[in-house]
Amino acid sequence: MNIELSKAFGTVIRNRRTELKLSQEELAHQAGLHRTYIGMIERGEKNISLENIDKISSALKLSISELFKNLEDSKQ
Amino acid sequence: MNIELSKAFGTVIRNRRTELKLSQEELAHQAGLHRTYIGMIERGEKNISLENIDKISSALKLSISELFKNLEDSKQ
DNA sequence: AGAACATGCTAACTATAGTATGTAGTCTTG
DNA sequence: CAAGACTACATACTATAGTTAGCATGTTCT
Repeated sequence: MNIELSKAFGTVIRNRRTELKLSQEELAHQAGLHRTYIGMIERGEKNISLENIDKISSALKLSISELFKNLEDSKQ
Repeated sequence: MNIELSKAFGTVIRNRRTELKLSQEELAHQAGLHRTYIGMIERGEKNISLENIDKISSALKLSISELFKNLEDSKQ
C-alpha cells in the first residue's frame, strides 16, 4: 500500500473537512460511512476505493478531480 | 458498488489506452497489474482502489486529477 | 487454413478494504 | 473539576478488491 499517497489524500480530506467546520462524525454521516473509518482515511491508514472517494468528495462538496487537484498542488 | 461510476471510469481508461496504442497486456505490464484485471476495470466490473488508480494513471501518463477531469467532462 | 495477438469471461483463491465496538486521551466550557 | 464533544487507536469481523489460470472468440496477418 502506497503510504505517501494515502497520507496526502487524508490530509486533503481533513483540510477540507475542517474548512467546512465538520466533525469526523458529521462528515461520516453525510457520506454514509462510519466515524472511525473517516479517521483512518485522514490518518492515511486505508487504501480507499473509488466508490468511497466519490461519497466523501460529494460530502465535501468537491468533484473528484478538484480533490486530486488539491492533492497534487499540495505536493509542489 | 456504483456501477455508473466504475463504467465511466473504465471508459476513460480504455479511451486513453487506445489513444496511446497500448494493448491491455502492455498497460497491465506498465502498471504492474494483471491483464485480466485491466479488462475488468475497463468493463466497469471493479471498484478500484486509490493505489491502483495511481498505478494506472501513471502508466497512462496522466495525473489522477486529469483522469477524473476527463471522466467528469464525458458526463456533460 | 493456421499462427499470433487481443479481449471477454468464468471461477477460485488470497489479501485487504470496509464496518463496528470499546477504551482512552485531549480540549473546551459551564 | 465535571461533563460533553471530538479524535486516536486496537481489535475483530465481514465483504469485496486484487491476482491468477484457463478457455472461448474474434481479428489480422502470411
